[in-house]
Amino acid sequence: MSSSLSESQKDLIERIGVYHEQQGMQPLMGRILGLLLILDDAEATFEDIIEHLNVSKSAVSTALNVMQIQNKVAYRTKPGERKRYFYLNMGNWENDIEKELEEIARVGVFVQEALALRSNRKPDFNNYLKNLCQFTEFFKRQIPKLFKEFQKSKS
Amino acid sequence: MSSSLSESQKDLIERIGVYHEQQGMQPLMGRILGLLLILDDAEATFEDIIEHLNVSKSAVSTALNVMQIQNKVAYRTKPGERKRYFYLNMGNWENDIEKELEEIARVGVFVQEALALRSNRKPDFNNYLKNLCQFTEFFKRQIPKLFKEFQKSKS
DNA sequence: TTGTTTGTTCACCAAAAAATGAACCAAATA
DNA sequence: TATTTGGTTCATTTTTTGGTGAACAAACAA
Repeated sequence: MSSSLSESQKDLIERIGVYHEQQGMQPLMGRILGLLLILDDAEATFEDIIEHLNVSKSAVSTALNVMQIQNKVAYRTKPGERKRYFYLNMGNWENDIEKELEEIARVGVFVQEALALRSNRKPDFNNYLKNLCQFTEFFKRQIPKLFKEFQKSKS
Repeated sequence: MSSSLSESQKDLIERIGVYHEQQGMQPLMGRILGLLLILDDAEATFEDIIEHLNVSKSAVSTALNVMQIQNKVAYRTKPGERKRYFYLNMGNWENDIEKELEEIARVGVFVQEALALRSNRKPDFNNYLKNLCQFTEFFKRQIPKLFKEFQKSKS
């Protein structure tokens, strides 16, 4: 396997794993992301992953397949070798973050639907909900601007 | 119990439940949120919740206690009655959303840590990570502005 | 052809999460 | 004092999740 990991590296991988777990990702997927982020080569074979993370082939296979479908990782091969070298698909963190932000804003849709079904027995409550909807709509509009502003701030 | 729910109301409650479940909340908690959002009175007793959602007393008790600690719901009482009327604590959705946004930005911290441990064997990859860090920092700074801008946009 | 390497599939298992039901308690009422 | 009401606690059960290992498949090598 490629070089062994230091304690601080292992620790960080675990913490990255827990973070992603809390964000709704499967435990192993989170740790694979961590591993690929920490490895100096920024890539790992199937076997590397198994050995570094102490998990079974099948678990890695399943996790990697899901992660490939989700465009989180990809792999390349090297001439003469059959092994796959998996690496983080860093091409679109902007897209990932954008999706997460949109997911947060999705409450607004539900509140909207709720409002449509509500009588006006509780006008204050309804107004409160309307305000929340307005915010989520405002927020959704701001998302693309956010990325543009960031690009601008860099130049 | 208070009036019975229509099919579309029940359906919306379930969908709100699933949404919150996916955001990491316990299933029952999500449905309670949905119920309190849909009920015309915007409040429900312990018993109402049990009957509308078809769950046990103990499950409701546990869920409500957690939700009160998390400041998601509160209850009031009515003179002469011992029942508690639970309602959504709508005082701070801004705060909730703010916290969720900060949680998203937390990846940046991990990436920062990863960078500190990485050699510069893969400068492109490292630069990519640096860029991501810069974005999360930028993003964190924008969060308070977002709410201010929203307030401004309303006046 | 036979064997080896690399990865997949699937039936099974262990641990964790969530819900239940019964016993319990505290406050109000008769 | 005994009873009812409203809610809590906890041991137990059910459901879901994540992972394992063995059998299998595909690709290449001898």
